[in-house]
Amino acid sequence: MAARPAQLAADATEVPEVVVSRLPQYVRALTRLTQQGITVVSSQQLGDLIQMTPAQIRKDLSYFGRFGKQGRGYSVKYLLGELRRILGLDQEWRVGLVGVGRLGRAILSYPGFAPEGFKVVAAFDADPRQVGQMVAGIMVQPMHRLGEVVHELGVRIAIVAVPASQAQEVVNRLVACDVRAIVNYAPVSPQAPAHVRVRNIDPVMALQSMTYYLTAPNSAAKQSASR
Amino acid sequence: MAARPAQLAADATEVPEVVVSRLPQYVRALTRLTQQGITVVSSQQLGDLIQMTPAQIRKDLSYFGRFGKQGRGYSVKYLLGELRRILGLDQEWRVGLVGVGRLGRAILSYPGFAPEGFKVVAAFDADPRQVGQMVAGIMVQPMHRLGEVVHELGVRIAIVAVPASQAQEVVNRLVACDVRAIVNYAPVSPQAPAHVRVRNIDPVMALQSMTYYLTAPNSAAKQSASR
DNA sequence: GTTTGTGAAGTATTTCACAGCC
DNA sequence: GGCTGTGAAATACTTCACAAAC
Repeated sequence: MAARPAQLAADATEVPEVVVSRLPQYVRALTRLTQQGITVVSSQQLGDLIQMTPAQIRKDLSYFGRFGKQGRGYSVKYLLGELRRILGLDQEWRVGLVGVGRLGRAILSYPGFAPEGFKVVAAFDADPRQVGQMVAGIMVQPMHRLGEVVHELGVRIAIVAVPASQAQEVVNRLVACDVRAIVNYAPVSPQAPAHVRVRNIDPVMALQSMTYYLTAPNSAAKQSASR
Repeated sequence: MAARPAQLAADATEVPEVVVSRLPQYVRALTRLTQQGITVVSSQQLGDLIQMTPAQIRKDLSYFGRFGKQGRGYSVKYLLGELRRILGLDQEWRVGLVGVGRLGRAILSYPGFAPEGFKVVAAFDADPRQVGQMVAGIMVQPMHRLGEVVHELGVRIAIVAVPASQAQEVVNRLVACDVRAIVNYAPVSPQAPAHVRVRNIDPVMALQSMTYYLTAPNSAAKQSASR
């Protein structure tokens, strides 16, 4: 209906969230292809690689522009660069961690964030025994310095690794500090205003949603309750 | 997607996977309500609690039976029991862990699995320096004992916490050992046959799918207030 | 009065299929 | 020959709305 916007389309059509959530998969696959020295890929080949239909990949990409060449496919390097730009991965993101217990320490030591442009630059804990300690090169700060440090260092993303009972309160404080995205490891689904994105990392729920399929096949049979 | 030729004509309506994936959220909310001493809940109240529409909750539950009472709502205790039974959470699941590096050790020490009925009973590592060590009360086994131990202990679920480069090979071996469900922490999406469920725990992808919304003047905050 | 369970209606997402291009 | 980009069709999922039950 509308005329095609010229080149860089900050499009009128809202991109479905499910599409955005798939882009990182494309980024990862394309990164691996780059490492393998593969320079061109078709939607068919990419689909085989990440278990997705070629049509879905083409449709997803079409929300953001036209990146391929008919008869040939996609330049791996070009498409990767475009997707990284679209996702905002062409910049470094400073991340704050709240909670330096066992899990928090494992996260601080995890070498997988930095290469992707996520730099954990601050850590916080409510426990006075943790405060002041150095963990993976970062000094643990007391919670009352949260706003100050977040503002100083330009932190816009936080990782929450505190006990379930603390998670909502920590999220509230992060929201108050203008943090815009939160990865939450606590086994709760904290509430946050719509302008703050929250992703829950929840292995127990992952397990619980799989056991359904491991129980007897007759489990799907409806049955009326009589309580 | 691969069309599954329906051989099981018995079940009239297949339960959508997205519905199954929500059941653990209901379980968690109902568990909390139980702890708070609340005995009856309406779909409206439950929806307020976990940010979901009452209609969706009722529809989801209707795939499995009739658990509520008109005019009154749901018995928290009864519904929780039924959902746990449906998901197969009324039994103990023995879990095997592959990879006892930093992340694997954090997983072994994580106290959140056992209370939900997931008991990590074996750990494996390819590194001879890890083999034989005791971690969280479990002796680390060499990879060549995988099949033997998995069979002996009745392990049907595995957690993979190995480097990305090893993950697919480890998954292949787990599949060969008849493991039926896998939680994968490696930053890859391993392939597995359809009868094996795989869930990926991937904080980097979680971060990458959020930066999209932090980048452009895309502050299109939609989503209406609670109803 | 309240609230469930559920067909029907309404959206959202995926897949098809083919014109257009290499 | 091969492959993309995309409207249209098909499918999947969510929400509505109301009869029945308490």
